[in-house]
Amino acid sequence: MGVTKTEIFTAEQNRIADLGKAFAHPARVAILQMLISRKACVCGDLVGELSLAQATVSQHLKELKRIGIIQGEINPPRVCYCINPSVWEEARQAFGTMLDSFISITCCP
Amino acid sequence: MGVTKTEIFTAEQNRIADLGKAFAHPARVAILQMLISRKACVCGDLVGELSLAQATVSQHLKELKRIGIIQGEINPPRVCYCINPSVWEEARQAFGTMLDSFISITCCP
DNA sequence: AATATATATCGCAATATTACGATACATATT
DNA sequence: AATATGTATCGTAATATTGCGATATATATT
Repeated sequence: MGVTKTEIFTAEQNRIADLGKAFAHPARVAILQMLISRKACVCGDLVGELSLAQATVSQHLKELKRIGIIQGEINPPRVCYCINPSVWEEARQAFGTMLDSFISITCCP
Repeated sequence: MGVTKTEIFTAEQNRIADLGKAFAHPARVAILQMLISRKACVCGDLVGELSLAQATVSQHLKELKRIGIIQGEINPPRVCYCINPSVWEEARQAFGTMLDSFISITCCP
């Protein structure tokens, strides 16, 4: 039926999948890289550098905010977005642990 | 229009996004964890532990194979799946570099 | 050769994602 | 108060993903 069956997975697996979504679209990767390199940003700056409509960029920012990996201080008409350090650290731990847990023993040539 | 505009992003950003997709669904996270812990596996074993239909599991395996993060030796009626060490290392580098590049300086409270 | 076994693929339905123009909203500026 | 500015949200269209039953495929077993 097309609905992800989150209930059959562990909370950890669902969380990793959600954090993974932050990196699973090139626009979001680009946004995160920009936030990292500039320390702080507003949506407008990002729109100028991404060849995407303002509404589209805003939507990606909303998704990143939902995941929790970025945070924004609403200060209309501007918003200051930046990486959420604790969630970023959570992602670093989660992916680090998972990616480091593989010890290269292949059975398939 | 709903089509991801891959052409406006760098090859690196698109690749990270693709690797991110491997981790962006709990079923694929679960599959990767199983392949890591058992060193080798076949689809049937996975179907038994995931409450998903065989066709669905096969589809997730196909996606992981497309990304390149797993490899399979086709040996009908069985297939031996395992992690692709070089692509896994690529993911480790890519995510490691990106996740380590953030130095915690927040501007937003 | 018929059957059993294990996996892949097809076809479909439901839902999610991506993208964007238009518009709403909230503050600054005049 | 009217206008300008920057961002969010709405509505909509197109495409992608998720899931599964049915079926195809390829070998092993009888």
